[in-house]
Amino acid sequence: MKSKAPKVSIKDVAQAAGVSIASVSRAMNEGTGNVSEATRQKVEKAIAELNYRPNWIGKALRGHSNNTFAMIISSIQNNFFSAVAWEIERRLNDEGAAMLLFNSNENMQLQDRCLEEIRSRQVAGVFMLCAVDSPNLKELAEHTPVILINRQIDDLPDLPFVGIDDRSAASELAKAIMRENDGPIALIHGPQTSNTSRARLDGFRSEFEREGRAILPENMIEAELSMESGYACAVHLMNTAKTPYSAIVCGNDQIAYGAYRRCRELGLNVPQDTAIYGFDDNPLNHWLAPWLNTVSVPHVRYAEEAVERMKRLVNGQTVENAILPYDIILRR
Amino acid sequence: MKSKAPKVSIKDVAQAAGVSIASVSRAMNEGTGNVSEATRQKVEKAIAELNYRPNWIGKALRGHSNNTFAMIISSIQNNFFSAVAWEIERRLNDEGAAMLLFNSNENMQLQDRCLEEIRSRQVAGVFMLCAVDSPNLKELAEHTPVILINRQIDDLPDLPFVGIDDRSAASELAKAIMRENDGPIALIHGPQTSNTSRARLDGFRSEFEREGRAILPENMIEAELSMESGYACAVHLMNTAKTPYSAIVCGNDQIAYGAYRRCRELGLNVPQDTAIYGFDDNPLNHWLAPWLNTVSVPHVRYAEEAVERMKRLVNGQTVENAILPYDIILRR
DNA sequence: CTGAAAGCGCTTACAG
DNA sequence: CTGAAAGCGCTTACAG
Repeated sequence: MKSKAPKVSIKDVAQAAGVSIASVSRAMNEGTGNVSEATRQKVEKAIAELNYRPNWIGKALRGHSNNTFAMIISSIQNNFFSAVAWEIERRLNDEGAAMLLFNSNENMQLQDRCLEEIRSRQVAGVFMLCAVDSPNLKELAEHTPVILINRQIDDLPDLPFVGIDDRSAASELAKAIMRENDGPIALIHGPQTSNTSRARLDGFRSEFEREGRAILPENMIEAELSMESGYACAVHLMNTAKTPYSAIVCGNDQIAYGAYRRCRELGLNVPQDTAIYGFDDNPLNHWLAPWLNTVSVPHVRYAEEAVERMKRLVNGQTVENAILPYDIILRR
Repeated sequence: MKSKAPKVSIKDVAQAAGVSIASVSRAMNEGTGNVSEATRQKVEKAIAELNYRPNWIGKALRGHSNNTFAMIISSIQNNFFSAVAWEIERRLNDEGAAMLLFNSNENMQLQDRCLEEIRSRQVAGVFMLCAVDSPNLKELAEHTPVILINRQIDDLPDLPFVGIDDRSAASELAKAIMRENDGPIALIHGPQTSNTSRARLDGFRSEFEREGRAILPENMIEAELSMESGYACAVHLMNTAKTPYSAIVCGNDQIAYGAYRRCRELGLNVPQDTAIYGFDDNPLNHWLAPWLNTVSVPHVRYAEEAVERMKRLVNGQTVENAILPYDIILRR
């Protein structure tokens, strides 16, 4: 596809100003070299008259400053993820950089296709919000700064990571759940292919067991990280349950929304009849899900820490993982 | 910022394959010219061995196929907008194109800064989801395909537009509202600088008036298109109202979420005590806001139609506006 | 079918 | 301080 791009180039400016293109370049870029005041003024006048803007592609090819980053997000449905992406975009834009956006849909092939595209575009760095393991990821990471957010990859333990301690957050939440609920508890956890979901499940289970309230196998089920899957799992669990659950614990907020819908359909009052617990704290909860207890994952700090680390990586520095604080949110 | 990009270029491939770079290029790009089977195989072998991928920047500078698009979205808080952005991204990726993402925050200066960046990057086209009027927009549109989504710009009536007939949707919703509610009605409408908000307000008012149920000035207030603003406006309105409103009509769903929160705080049951009406139908409503009546704006079709039109514009064809069908969603 | 060369728009040593 | 030239990685007429 061709774009009808503006045709005025540095040559036109040079001609209009009566100087060489080298001087135009120097006049535009502060630190590059010295220009006389007279030249600068001529150039600025010509730029203004021609309404010239430097062509980023020319600049980028020349080798300097490809200030473009990429972000791959695993699910377009998850508003918590969107919130992180947006926060990163805002910070990148403040730095004069731009962000290419891709969606992997938790799919290895799709993620690899995105990574191919990213590689060919020579981006300065890649943010991966809940990455899956894929061949191209390992390869790209050898040449390009990559930061993992919210989920680590088992086979790539050295990639910089920004997240929370999911295991301890889950066990802390489990304590609160046991305090608040005497009756039977259901657990709809996330896919065990995900490092994060596994840590959460581990935290929940070990804490419940420690208190002698281990979740029975028939009250536990694995869901995908979506509302639809959460709903389907809730349908399944609550068909087989003898007594209504006192609490339903979910691997993330999306799953919790699905479970909520099922409770409503069954005429259960949330949270009076059945309490629901999630994970992430989607910013919308404050407005739309006042019934949801959850772990607040600091999405704004995710963005801050990830962008900060990316800057360091791009400058060739090393970075350490950021394990950030979380909050247990108990809404009543 | 420098990226540690892979260093293997078309030259290395040419050398490894024992052919010229021209032949490598021809072997890679189908329609470009003829290559013997022998050459093709040598090239493919070299590419595989070196794990080469063409540098997009080189390609782009050469003049062909800058398959990068930009999307400017007015508010990162609005999930309806996010949904449209994601749908567009998905379709663009399917075509092998990529999407740069920007957030204008309904701010003219910020939008202009994004447009500068977009212009210097020579993108193939720009999608604007709820644009504001700004100097650079007019200018960019002269050189680059621009598609407006969900909101037109008064001073740029010729820019291609994808949306619905907001005025008639609003008046249809108003009819339903009057059918369902006998008591007093409040109206929290969007900013009148927005063409879309104006059309909605116009549709509501004229229909209420036509039925002799004009909204009183003290029951009407202008909000920004956010939950926070909707909340603040609801606080204001419901402090002054003598009797509780039978219905609160909102300029979009975000405003409605804010109003909902205020109703809850006041102990009002939604929808039994007070019904709430919104506009857009955020995909999350199905799960989280079963109390919300609204106009379903076809966000998936927005994406389809916008991408389709963009393809035509990029090919130099002309396009007509897409005024799409909507649905009145009455949840009970 | 194939290669040498020009050129996309820029920046940066290199001379002067 | 300034300009001519090289070169970033590619594609595409142009010859052969």
